[in-house]
Amino acid sequence: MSKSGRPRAFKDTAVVDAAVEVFWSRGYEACSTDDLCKETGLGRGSLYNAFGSKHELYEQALIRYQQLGLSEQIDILRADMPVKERLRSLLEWEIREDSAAGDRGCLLINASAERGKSDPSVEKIFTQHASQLERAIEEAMREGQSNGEISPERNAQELAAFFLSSYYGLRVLYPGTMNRALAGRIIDGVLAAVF
Amino acid sequence: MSKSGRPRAFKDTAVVDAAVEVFWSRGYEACSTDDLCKETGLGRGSLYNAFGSKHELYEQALIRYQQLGLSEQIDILRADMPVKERLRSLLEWEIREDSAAGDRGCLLINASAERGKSDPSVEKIFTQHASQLERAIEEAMREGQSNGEISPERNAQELAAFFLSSYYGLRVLYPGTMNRALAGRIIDGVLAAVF
DNA sequence: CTATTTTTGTACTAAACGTTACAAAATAAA
DNA sequence: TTTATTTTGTAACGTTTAGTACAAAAATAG
Repeated sequence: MSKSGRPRAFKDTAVVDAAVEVFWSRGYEACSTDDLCKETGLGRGSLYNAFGSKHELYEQALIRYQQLGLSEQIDILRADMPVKERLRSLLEWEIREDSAAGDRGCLLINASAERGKSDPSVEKIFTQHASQLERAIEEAMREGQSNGEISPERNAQELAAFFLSSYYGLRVLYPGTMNRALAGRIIDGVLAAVF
Repeated sequence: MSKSGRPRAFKDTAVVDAAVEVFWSRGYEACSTDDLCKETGLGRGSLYNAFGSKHELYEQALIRYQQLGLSEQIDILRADMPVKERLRSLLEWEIREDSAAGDRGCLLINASAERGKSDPSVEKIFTQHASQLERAIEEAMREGQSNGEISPERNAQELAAFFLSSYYGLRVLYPGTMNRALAGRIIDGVLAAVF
């Protein structure tokens, strides 16, 4: 069938992974197609042939970042441990991941802040990510209520929404201020507010 | 003394206000000096003569935004009403302000997300803003404890940090998703978690 | 082998970028 | 009125931008 022609000298996923790094470090506007070529190792010909445009590569990068990150976070929320430990793990995971990744914050939040209003695809991916995370948190809250960790009097939807918001706030405040003490206060404060 | 020469045909603060609008709508990198000239009404000569560079005007815009916004928020936190109403007011003020300003989120958060890592002046203003807000929130929490609204058993610093984080999360999630129902859940959830 | 198809690297394009140069205009001081 | 000083608008500056053109390279199909 369609298998003739010169074969590609790269794996698409590896290129998208490299693009994630570039967009994460510099944002969309501040990174040039030259930067993309250098960091991915592709020439302009290959890059445009395979991905069409800077913006299409950006979309693929956001989607890849979303998939990888979301599954990690959901795994933590479903882990086999007390719900309180899961929530603490998620908050601490954020600090650890962010530090390990160079304190660049969350690529999706950065993208939403930079381009949310002018780029519908950014808004779409960001919204999906937030709502999937919200649902996973709500599940955990309900589990906490049914196993006695969390008062069943409280509204699980509200608990999930407020935890989600605190989590996003942490993901902005920690990389923005690099203040570990503040991050610690936030984590302790959030957990004290749920349990 | 130094009063000779052709007088300026504009007020500096009005120009900075216009620059706030431009940077808020488009971000730093995506807005050109041409955009700035058009929206401020200045020619390139005047703009560079008065402000030096795009980046210096950006700094002034961030500082102006910070001053105006912070004083509004602190006024709400010190208003003559129950602390619970003040905190609710602050959260609802955010929704109202954001909608009125075109759902562009908070300029400082956007700036931190776009340029926090590459622009020290952004990080500095963002950090100052967050810590001043944190202190004002903590004051309100202590007042709530001393007037019986909030349990004195709870740690005021942690309460303030977690409220701050939720607030910042709301300021990212609401403009990013435009989901009013989610915003409502966050507001109710946060207040239920404090009181 | 030849023909076909796809990828690759390089050279290029046209537009946009931030900034500067500079002369004309407008004021105060002498 | 002249001189000094500052602002203003315009015309450039050199660089960088996202994207294209195209021929050489490398594979399959017949």
